[in-house]
Amino acid sequence: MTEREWAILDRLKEEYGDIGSGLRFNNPFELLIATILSAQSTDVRVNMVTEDLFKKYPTAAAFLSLNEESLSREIASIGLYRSKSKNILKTCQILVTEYGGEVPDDRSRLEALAGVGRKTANVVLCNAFHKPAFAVDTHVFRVTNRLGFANHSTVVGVEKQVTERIPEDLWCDAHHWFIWHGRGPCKARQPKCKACFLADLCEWSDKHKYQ
DNA sequence: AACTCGGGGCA
DNA sequence: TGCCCAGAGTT
Repeated sequence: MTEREWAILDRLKEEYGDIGSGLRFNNPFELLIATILSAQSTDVRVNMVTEDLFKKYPTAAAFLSLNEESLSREIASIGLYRSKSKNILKTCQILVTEYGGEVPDDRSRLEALAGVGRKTANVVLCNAFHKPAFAVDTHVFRVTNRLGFANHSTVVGVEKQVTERIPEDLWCDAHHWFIWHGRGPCKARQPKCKACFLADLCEWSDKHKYQ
C-alpha cells in the first residue's frame, strides 16, 4: 500500500462510510437468496421483492413448498427469473438435505450450491460470516483497475492483486466503497472525473479527460 | 481462457 | 430496437 492508495481508501471511507451492501437481510439465508437474485438486477428491485418473500418463506424448508412456477411468479419483476427460481429451489434443497437448512460458511460448499459462483460466495462469506473475502463484480473490477489497486484483465487476477495489496480487515468495506464509487462518479461510460473527489489521486483520470 | 446463456438497461 | 453486458456454468 502506497501513501496514495491509503489516501484513496481514506477518502472513500469518508465519502461512503459504513454504507453496506444495499441488500437488506436479517440472516445468512436471506443474504444468500438476495445475492443470487441480485445478479444482473438492482438492489432496489431485489429488496422490493424479498421484503415480502422472506416473510412468507423465511427458511430454506419453507421455500421448498414452492414449485418453479410459483417461485417464478414471486420473483417475476427481477430479471432472469426462470433460471433463478430453478437455482434457488435446488440450493434450498441442498441446504435442507445437506446442512440442516443452514447456509455453509466456507467457499467450496457455497460454490457447490446452484446459482452461486465465486462472486456470490465471496459476498456471503464477508457480509454474513465476517470472513476475509473480496468479491469482484464489474464495478469493483473497473474501479480497482482505474484507481491502480489492480492491473489485470480477469476477475481472478484482480481479486488476487487487490487482496495482496489492501489489508484483510478492509476487504469487506473496500468492496462496498468500490461498488458505490462505480455506481456514482466512476461509472463505466462517461465517468464524472471532473467532479470526482479522487481525481487528483487517480492515474486513470489523468489520461482520460471526462467531464 | 473462451464461450454460452437469458433477459434487463441503455443509446 | 438493437447492442451491450453481468455473472454462473460449461468446455
